[in-house]
Amino acid sequence: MVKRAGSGYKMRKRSANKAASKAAIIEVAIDLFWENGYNGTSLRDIAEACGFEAANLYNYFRSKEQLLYEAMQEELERFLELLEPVASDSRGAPVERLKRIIEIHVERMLVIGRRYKMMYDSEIRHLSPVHRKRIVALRDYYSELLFNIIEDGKKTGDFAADIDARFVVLIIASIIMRTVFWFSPKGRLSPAEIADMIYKIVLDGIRPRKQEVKARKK
Amino acid sequence: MVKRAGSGYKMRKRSANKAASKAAIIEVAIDLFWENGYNGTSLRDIAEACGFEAANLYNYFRSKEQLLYEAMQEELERFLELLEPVASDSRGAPVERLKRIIEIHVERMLVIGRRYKMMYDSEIRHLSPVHRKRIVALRDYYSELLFNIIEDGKKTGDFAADIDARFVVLIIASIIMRTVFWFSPKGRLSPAEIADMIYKIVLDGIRPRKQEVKARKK
Amino acid sequence: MVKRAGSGYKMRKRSANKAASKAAIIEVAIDLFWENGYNGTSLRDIAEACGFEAANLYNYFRSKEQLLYEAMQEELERFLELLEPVASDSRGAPVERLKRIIEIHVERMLVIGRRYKMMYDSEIRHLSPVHRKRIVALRDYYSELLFNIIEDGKKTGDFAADIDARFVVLIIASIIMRTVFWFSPKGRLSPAEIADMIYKIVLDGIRPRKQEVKARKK
Amino acid sequence: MVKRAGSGYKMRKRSANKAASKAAIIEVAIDLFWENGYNGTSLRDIAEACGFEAANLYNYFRSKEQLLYEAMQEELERFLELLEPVASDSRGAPVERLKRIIEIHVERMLVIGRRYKMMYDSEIRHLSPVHRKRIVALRDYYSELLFNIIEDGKKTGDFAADIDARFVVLIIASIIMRTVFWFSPKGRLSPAEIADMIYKIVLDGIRPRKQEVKARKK
DNA sequence: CATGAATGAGTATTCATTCAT
DNA sequence: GATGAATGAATACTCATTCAT
Repeated sequence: MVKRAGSGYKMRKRSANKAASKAAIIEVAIDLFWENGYNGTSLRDIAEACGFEAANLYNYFRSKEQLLYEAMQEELERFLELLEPVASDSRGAPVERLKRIIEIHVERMLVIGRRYKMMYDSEIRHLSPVHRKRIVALRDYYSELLFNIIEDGKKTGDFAADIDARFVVLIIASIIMRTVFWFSPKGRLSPAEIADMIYKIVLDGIRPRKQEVKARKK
Repeated sequence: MVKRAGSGYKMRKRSANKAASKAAIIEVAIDLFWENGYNGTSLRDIAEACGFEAANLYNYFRSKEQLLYEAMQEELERFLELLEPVASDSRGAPVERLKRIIEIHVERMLVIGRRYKMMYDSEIRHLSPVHRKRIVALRDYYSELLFNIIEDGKKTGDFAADIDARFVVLIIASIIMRTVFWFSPKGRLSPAEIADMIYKIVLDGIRPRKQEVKARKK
Repeated sequence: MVKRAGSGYKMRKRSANKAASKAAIIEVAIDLFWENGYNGTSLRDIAEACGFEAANLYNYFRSKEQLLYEAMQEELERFLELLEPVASDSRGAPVERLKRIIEIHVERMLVIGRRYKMMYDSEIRHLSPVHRKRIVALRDYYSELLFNIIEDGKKTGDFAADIDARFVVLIIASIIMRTVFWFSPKGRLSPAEIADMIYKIVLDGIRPRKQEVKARKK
Repeated sequence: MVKRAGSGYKMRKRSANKAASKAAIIEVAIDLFWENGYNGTSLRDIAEACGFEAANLYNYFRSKEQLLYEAMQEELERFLELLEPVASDSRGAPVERLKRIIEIHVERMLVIGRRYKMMYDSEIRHLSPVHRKRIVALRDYYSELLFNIIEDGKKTGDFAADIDARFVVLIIASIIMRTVFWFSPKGRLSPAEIADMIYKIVLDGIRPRKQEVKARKK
């Protein structure tokens, strides 16, 4: 009884430690994967950056692939949790919701960072089929959120009725996802400014408007 | 000497053959680099796909890096040759020139294909500093072409005067470069249709226009 | 001190527990060594089969080698204790004593099992020199027991005077030791039947006897 | 034409060299597998014994398992080729054929050597399922040869009608296969003598015969 | 032009073992 | 007793590259 209670506590504490360690390792791994790619990053690289030997990684992850998977998994989930309340608030104006989604996504992409790039690109192929399916499912969920906003806007007349919502989703995601390649924190544009510019171009394009005033009155 | 005299002719012929062989190898390599990445593609993979042994590759390329470099170099140059006449035709209407550029780029990206992706993304890091500089220079030249069109359009009033030309270039390139990830030749959209949709969104955005008719009269 | 006084009793009890645990671990280890060999069995395999972590094994055994040694040692001793009274009963008829020895050995080999195989074969090389010597000594003692029976039989005229006792010992042991490779508990032959068949062939061979009747009158 | 002819010759020569090299490596590997077991023998060990680096082994064998397989395969086939003519000569006297089989087997086992042990024992488990099946098939073929001899002898009256042929096959194989564990080339018994002693015991057992003379007149 | 043999550095992964808790 | 973290050495295997032929 006492013993059980005690070990229960210890279990929890140890688990917490372990979880923290895992998170720290994932953080390091993401940075290296980003910089050198999955194949270009050896477990020794990761271990060295963590301050221990490669063999020790196996006390936390069953394989390199598992490490990649957990890195993607955790980050994507956190990201979707952030987006969801905004995206699915069906009473909000679609234009505003789109704006918010772009803001959040760009912010996440640029400030918190490079983690995302991995998940959309080539590194996905290094996942096992099972893991790949799960990550792709999460990714698709993001598309679904955006898609709904566009469709809502078409109904309310905020967006042109003849646009292809699937296509617009791709366009928006494409633009945002590539910001991570050219964005520099020291550059002239802040994430918020970048988000705003993307939003405006997606909304109105680059052609001069007849009634500029109206377009800005939000 | 007989041998020398003879080999003079043969050399030229052989060189031609060699160049053809090199081109064929590069073709194979690009496909594999695209599918598995630079690190994920071994010289044996490439050689096997070519029908000979890995050692033989060294009769054509000094190193794996050289092969990557030549693959990028050649392709980028061919691509720029295609764009240049359109882009630098300063008498053409900017709107039309932009349309053409997008068409050519999308077409190249999707039909001729996957080769491009490599050059913009992560594989560039595997080039030696010297080679990297040259490839980046070519890449920048593309941006310059697009940039000029946008600036021209701002002067002629075709594009809004307050847009950030640099930014718009990034947006357009981002959209086009990612088509390669989601495009399927069997899908519902042809490259030409995709190019047209990109062009329209970049031009007018997704907001409904007041005078839809006017916008389409081209 | 209280602790000391108390621990006196507890120690004894704990030791008993410990001994029991050790025996249980050895049991598990033997099975795994048999199935996968010494090199093919990791301490983690053993620990997992025991339901705890590998590190815990070191609370019972100084090393993997020690575990192997104790497994062999204990089993061989138990086995020899069984054989000895029969083998060294110098008043019994050699033919009967041989029969009994074969019965016991086959039974032990097949029912209690696979443990023995290890000791005669290749796994011995993984013992330290000191331990190896001790195990080989026990093994040799078995040969000695059998040898004496054969020699006794030659004196009494039960066995042919010109047979090579050393050689016959090897033959008998060889036959019995290999039963473990092909015996199946679900097969058509029981251990007792197998022992009987071995005994008869060793005694009379496969050639038809002139007086079959006489040979069976036991 | 000339070129083809030439390369044909070279091919053959190179193949011959390669085959010779492979055979040499297999020879080395067998010795090491015998001494240290499959798991106990590293590819570095083998390579070192061959005088080159471990990586080079992969120019000859796809994997360690392939090396083990080829070692077993080749040797078993050679062995069976030797046995077959004797075993399947259905006009020869079963007693004589049995004698010859034992002689050949023991000789092969002891003079040419230790190679065999591997194939009958535990190392088989390291083969891939496909390879394992093939080796077991060859092994079973050996049993079949022996089995037929025994059955022939039962028909001709050379062997007791009531013996279990399958069992006798096991006994004979068991005895021979274990010789390799205790045989020493410097020992008092030659392979031929060992074969003869095994033959006699299997034929007549260790009990004194009534008519010793008759049994020896061969 | 092509290849087989060879290699040294590197890869992910496993393992027996230690130690503080 | 038991465990998690850590490690150094080893493992099978891969790879880009060289070189003699």
